[in-house]
Amino acid sequence: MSSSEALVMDAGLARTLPLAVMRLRRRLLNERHPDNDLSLGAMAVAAALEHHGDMALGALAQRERVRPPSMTRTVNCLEEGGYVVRRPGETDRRQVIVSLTDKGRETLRVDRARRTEWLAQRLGQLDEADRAILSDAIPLLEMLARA
Amino acid sequence: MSSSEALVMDAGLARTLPLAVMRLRRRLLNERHPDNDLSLGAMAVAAALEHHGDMALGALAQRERVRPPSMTRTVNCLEEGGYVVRRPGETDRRQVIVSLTDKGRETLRVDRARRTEWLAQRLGQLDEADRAILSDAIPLLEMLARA
DNA sequence: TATTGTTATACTCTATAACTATA
DNA sequence: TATAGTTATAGAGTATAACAATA
Repeated sequence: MSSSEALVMDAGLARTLPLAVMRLRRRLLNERHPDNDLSLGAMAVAAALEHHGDMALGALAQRERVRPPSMTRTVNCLEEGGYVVRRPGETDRRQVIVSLTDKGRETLRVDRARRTEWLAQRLGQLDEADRAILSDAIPLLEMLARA
Repeated sequence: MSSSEALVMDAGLARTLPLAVMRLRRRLLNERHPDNDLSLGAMAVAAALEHHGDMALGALAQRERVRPPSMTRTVNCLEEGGYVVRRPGETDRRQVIVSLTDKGRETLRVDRARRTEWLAQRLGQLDEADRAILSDAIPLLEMLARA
């Protein structure tokens, strides 16, 4: 492929990817289960804590690509529900270290099952090749999100 | 792959895809160019009109996966800027048919170039195989959004 | 009556600016 | 001074409920 052909292809991708991402996000939000305790944003934070262990609030904000005041708000919600606890950083007491509680871990497990039920069913209807494409695409989407 | 293995894989996909979509959307929103006339939501509507021709407001709402009042609001913004015009449906005068104006078409062209600049550059740094994965993934994302 | 779209209203998420506590 | 996080406040986007016009 010539460099100018690559540019055209990138232009097509760059035009369609944001719209696809926006539409799919709205679809996923609509599929929210009414019994869920956690919003999708809160679930992302809980999942990050489950995966990476305790994290400073600023690190969570960077990872989720929101500003610190937005993450303060999300962590407030999680803390009020007893899903996380805050403690000051050991070496730097300005930091706020966020930890997932046992209740948070269990709620994450239950809510995640509810929330992904619809999507898992749809994915199950795809053939193996299409699932493989999506599996390969996710790290690329995450990489673009981090770029 | 056994059916239970497929279920596990789907569970992994179903867990990671929503978070990746959410993070990438936030990244894309942050990349907004200050000179853009159109929000990303408004651009999606203008792009749908460019691609499909005139559409009823309800059809636009369905396509973008928002409720009619939300689409009314987006179309109001587009109309106030002179980017679209409304007219009553010919066979059913309850409908509101939305048309892209010449100004809308030109603004879409310019804003799209601005907005996709960052993404196109990132995509250009991927190798051809990764771009192909993303190209293949987009129709799947759209399909999931429509499901 | 049923449907298409609008108006009124409220909620969620996010940001910027100003502030507090610590480094 | 500079940095990590919080508080105060505002804006964007979305939804539900009630309404108007048309079928």
